[in-house]
Amino acid sequence: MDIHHLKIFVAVYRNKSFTKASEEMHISQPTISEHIKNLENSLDCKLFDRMGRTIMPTTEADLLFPRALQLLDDLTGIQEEISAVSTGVKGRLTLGASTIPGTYILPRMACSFKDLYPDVAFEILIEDSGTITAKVLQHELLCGIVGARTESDKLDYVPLLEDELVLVADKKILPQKSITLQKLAAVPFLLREKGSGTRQTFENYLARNNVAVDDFNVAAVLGSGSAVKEAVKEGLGASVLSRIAVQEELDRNMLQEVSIRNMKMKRRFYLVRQKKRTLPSQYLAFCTHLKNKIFPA
Amino acid sequence: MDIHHLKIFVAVYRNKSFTKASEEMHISQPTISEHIKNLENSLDCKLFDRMGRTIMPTTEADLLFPRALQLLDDLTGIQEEISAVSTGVKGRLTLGASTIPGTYILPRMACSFKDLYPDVAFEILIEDSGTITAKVLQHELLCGIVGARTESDKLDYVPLLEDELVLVADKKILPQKSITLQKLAAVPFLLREKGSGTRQTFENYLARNNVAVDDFNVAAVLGSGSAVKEAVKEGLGASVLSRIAVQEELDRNMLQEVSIRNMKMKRRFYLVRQKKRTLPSQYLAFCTHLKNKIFPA
DNA sequence: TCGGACAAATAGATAATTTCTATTGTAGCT
DNA sequence: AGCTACAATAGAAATTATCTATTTGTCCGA
Repeated sequence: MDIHHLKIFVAVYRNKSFTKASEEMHISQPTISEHIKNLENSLDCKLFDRMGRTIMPTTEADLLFPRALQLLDDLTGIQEEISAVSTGVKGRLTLGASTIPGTYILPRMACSFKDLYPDVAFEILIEDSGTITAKVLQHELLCGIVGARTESDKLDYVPLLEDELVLVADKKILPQKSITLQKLAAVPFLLREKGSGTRQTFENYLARNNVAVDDFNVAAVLGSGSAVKEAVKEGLGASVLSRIAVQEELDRNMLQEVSIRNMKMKRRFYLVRQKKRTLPSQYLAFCTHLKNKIFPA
Repeated sequence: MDIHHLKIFVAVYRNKSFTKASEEMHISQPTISEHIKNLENSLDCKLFDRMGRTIMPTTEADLLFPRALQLLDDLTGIQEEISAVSTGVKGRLTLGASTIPGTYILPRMACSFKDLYPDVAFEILIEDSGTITAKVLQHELLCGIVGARTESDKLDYVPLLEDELVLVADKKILPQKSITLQKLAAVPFLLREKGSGTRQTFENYLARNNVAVDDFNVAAVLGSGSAVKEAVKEGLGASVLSRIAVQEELDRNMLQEVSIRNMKMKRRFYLVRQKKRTLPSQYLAFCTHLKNKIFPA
């Protein structure tokens, strides 16, 4: 018993005729006969009494008819639901994000996106870049916004906006406007944990200058940008932080920016997702929205 | 999209693997691939992301899965309901019956049948034999019990119990114990309407003796056996009535039985139904019950 | 990083089924 | 009886389902 049989049964029951049903369905009358016969065999009962010129539905047919209609309705309902999900921009939109984008960028983007598509419910998970990337790899997240690339041929990175790491310190620690990398190594220094995009960007820059983080005078390793920022304010040490995250403190002279000679630590945020996973429509729409906002045409 | 596709989809979704699904369903892996591809085309969406060694269901697949399960469940539910109706003796049992069987025979039969099959609800429609037969022909009734045969090659008659028509009258009208048909023609006579089995049986007997009902002294035509019986008691005329219907009055001498010389008006009741119509199980069971009660083995 | 193992896709062949046309059989009507 | 309407049947053609063998892509361990 399958859908086609049921459709033919319904047409026969409605028309009370094999021939009329065959015309309605644009198939030949023997095909109808054959299908009804198969349906009768598979249900192990007669569905129509053939009485020469007319046919009469049996009790079984009377029972089957409304149920078959319901089933066919359900089926088209499913098809409509799926096509709605495929095309309609709505539903839950879960994004992973590291601190900077999650705190300073995504909320604005989510807000303007919701003006366009009110039926989308955002969920933003803030973790460090490494954790976000791991969750994308394990399919716990469909996409994330991170500040560090963990190379993998499974992952696809789309560059988003640029940021810069700036060396900040209290005047008591670093009174000067500029310093060399070599001298900085002696200064008490605060680091983010491993996995942090900020730390990785920093380490990359160090490596390019043949310095390792182990050469530094590490005063503390802290688990968030905010913690580092507060510790720097307290004069515990110097550190590098995202310009976006410390812009306000710099403007108010609560922190001191010190340039490192011959070094500009640019970093970029990326949208990360698995190459082979298809994104639901609301994710695709949000990615487009992100690009439009960051690189307006 | 048809049932087989959905079954395969469910197996793939459950196993999260085309190969495991193919083993579970005892078909080859390429067949699974083909079917999923077809389903994806017909729904116009991807259902699984193929990522080399593993597959991941898409949003559409997550949506489809519970609905597909429900649909398959509904389908087996329908099959079970139909098989229950085909085999289980229950439901409404509508019978047409003429006066004598409807009044004096069927109620007893229905009662003993309900002891065997309590889930059957009787509905007994009492009309004269002609009307019952017409309703069987027009499919308004599946079967009836009648006292006269209207020959038709569409109809199937099963003989049930025998009855006898007896001439009854008040002593004022017919004081004697016996009378000839010729003399009876002069006596005021009461008739049932056309279509009545009693009247038809009587007319058949008359015809066999080369007498027509028009030769009679018809005092009145009445619409029911009870009306005739009461009119006979009042002395309005003589009539022929079913022995079963007048047995009590004869025993109490409220009516007088008069034999017609050389005439025994036997009549038989029949179960009538259309040859080509299949009877639901409760009807078949009741027919068997009737035969067992009337002709016990 | 190079095979080996595993999983899905593809190709090509074959089996099964659907569907068709043409015909037969049966009932109903004149 | 003969005509008409309708379903069943037969046989052929088209379509679809399924198979085996192979290819492609990914993962994993040496």
